[in-house]
Amino acid sequence: MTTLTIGKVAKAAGLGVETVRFYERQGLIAEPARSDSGYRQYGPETIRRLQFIVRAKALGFTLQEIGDLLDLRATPEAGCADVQARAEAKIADIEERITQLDAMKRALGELVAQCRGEGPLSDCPILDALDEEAP
Amino acid sequence: MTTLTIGKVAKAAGLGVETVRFYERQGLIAEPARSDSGYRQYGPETIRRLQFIVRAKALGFTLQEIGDLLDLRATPEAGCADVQARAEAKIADIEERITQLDAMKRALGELVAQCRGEGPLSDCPILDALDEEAP
DNA sequence: CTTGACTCTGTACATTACTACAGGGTTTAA
DNA sequence: TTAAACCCTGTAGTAATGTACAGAGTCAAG
Repeated sequence: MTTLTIGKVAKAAGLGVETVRFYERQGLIAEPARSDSGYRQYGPETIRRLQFIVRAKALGFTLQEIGDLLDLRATPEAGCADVQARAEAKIADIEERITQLDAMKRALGELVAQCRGEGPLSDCPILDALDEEAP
Repeated sequence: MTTLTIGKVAKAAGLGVETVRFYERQGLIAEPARSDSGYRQYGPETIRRLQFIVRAKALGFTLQEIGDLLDLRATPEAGCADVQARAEAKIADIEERITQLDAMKRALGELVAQCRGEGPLSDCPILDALDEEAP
């Protein structure tokens, strides 16, 4: 059987060696077997697991949530609905953050629009707005 | 002259006492005068400064950026254009984050749409997608 | 056989923005 | 006068995600 060193699996997943060890400490990947000299020995499935983590992160899941997802996958009673619920919750989460950012953007946009972009700071409507009493 | 204790200015700005001390350590507010017993003595302008910080935070500025903004305000050569540039940069920054989140949301939405929401995990298109090779 | 690339553990640091004590002294209101 | 409510400094911890050593052992190529 082929075994891979940590450097190999890290590279295959596009991660650093330290990050793989970090994920191990976080319980996202199992503690692997060791060689006589103490080197971690991975099977190819670890690469897939790491890639799963990388992809889930790209979708906005936190490491905690990814851990839950991976645990779920190992639970026979779990069903597709459980995964779907988590994905939907994450969508709601993302939407909330977008709404927040959008409000910030609009507020800033209004301030910038009021600013002629010249003259001294004493006339700056942006600073003035930040200095104003709460509306 | 009226002097305010840290508790007063904190409450007036809607912050905790520890937070005000933290802002002092961060250089966002000046070290105030002290009473004989060592208590910090603030003038009312500190409340305005703290409120400025609170409002700028609400607009998405980091403490670092707020510090820059406050420094700018104390710079005679600085003009409105400098502030405007920072506001515009922040808008761009926010837009980038929104774009990112939007991509995540769309990707997740597509996965959820493919999922019937029932059946075992072995058939779950969401997990399958996370398990797939990179496209 | 030597050299360079790897790997090991353990700890500490980075970032952002606080928050929480511990162990004191002070002010205020009843 | 006394108890509650403040304030002080200094240190350390939180969350989330890593990143960076130091100091030592190991493996592979030439």
